[in-house]
Amino acid sequence: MKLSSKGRYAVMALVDLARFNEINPVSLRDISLRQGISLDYLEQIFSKLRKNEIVQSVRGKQGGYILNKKAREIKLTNILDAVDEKVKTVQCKKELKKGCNGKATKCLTHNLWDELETHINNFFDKKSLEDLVQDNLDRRA
Amino acid sequence: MKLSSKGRYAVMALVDLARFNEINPVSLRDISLRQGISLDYLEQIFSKLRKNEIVQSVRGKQGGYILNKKAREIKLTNILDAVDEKVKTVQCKKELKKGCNGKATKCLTHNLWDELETHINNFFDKKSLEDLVQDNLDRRA
DNA sequence: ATAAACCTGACTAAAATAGTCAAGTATCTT
DNA sequence: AAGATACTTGACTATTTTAGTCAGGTTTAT
Ligand code: FES
Ligand code: FES
Repeated sequence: MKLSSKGRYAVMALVDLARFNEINPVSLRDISLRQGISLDYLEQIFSKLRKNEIVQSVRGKQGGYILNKKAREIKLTNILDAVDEKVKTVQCKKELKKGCNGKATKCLTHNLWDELETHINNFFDKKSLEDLVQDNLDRRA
Repeated sequence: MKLSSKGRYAVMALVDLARFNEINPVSLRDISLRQGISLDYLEQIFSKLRKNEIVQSVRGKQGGYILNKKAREIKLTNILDAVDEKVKTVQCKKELKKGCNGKATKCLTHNLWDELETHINNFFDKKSLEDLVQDNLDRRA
């Protein structure tokens, strides 16, 4: 199981953005250069972040993106959810009434993966963008 | 991020096996039928489990596989590790002295994913095969 | 007017996943 | 000894996902 780049980039980009957010809109071009992420790929990612109301866009020259909420209120869960990179341990949803194998009953390990998903989401629910920015300042000092 | 079938199958198969382990070797054919997993795929998986000394094989008629340790001593970590399905949050290993972007310095989020990996591994380190079998008995009751 | 920046949708190469298939070898039962 | 059961190994493949690229827009500050 590997973590995807898309999710990682989304968080990286937002941490970068959050650091300059108070002053001016931040252009994707700048983020691209600072973080070494393809501009075109960033545009895909920010399109989703905007649709999920995590950032706001400012069009035209001197435009860019700004956070749509306070950094403290943006949790990792929200970010990963926005770019469709939430952790999915199982495909067999409750509403389907089917197990992972297509049978009517849940498989022997269903509960385990459900527990795991909860465990991971706890981690993501607690961490905010502000925490991450602060973390970086701390380590630099 | 999606959990792979291979890891899920490995755990399912071992829970199944652990339930009958005390009596006789369990054939992959039986596991395949009970759990609805392709026999050929199971063979790949058990080849790895055997090489990692999690199971022992008994060849010939009436053969099959048995656990190589007590169920209590087999942790989820061991199983997932054996089938190469450990969670990898980052590719940028310490020994490489390179960040995920190929640069010399770690990216803004490196620490975060490291923390996450630890958090997930804690979960896997605690759960044993015995726990899982017991869980299933409990729920059936 | 023009350049900076966002916006959109389609496209694609490469990798990973989830298997299948073929050809064995070992051992038990009869 | 013969046959059946079951493990063993390695190669092969279709599908899906990932990680982008590319081509064309539209908006707004200067
Ligand atoms: S039935 Fe839900 S994971 Fe198998
Ligand atoms: S440098 Fe390790 S995740 Fe980016």
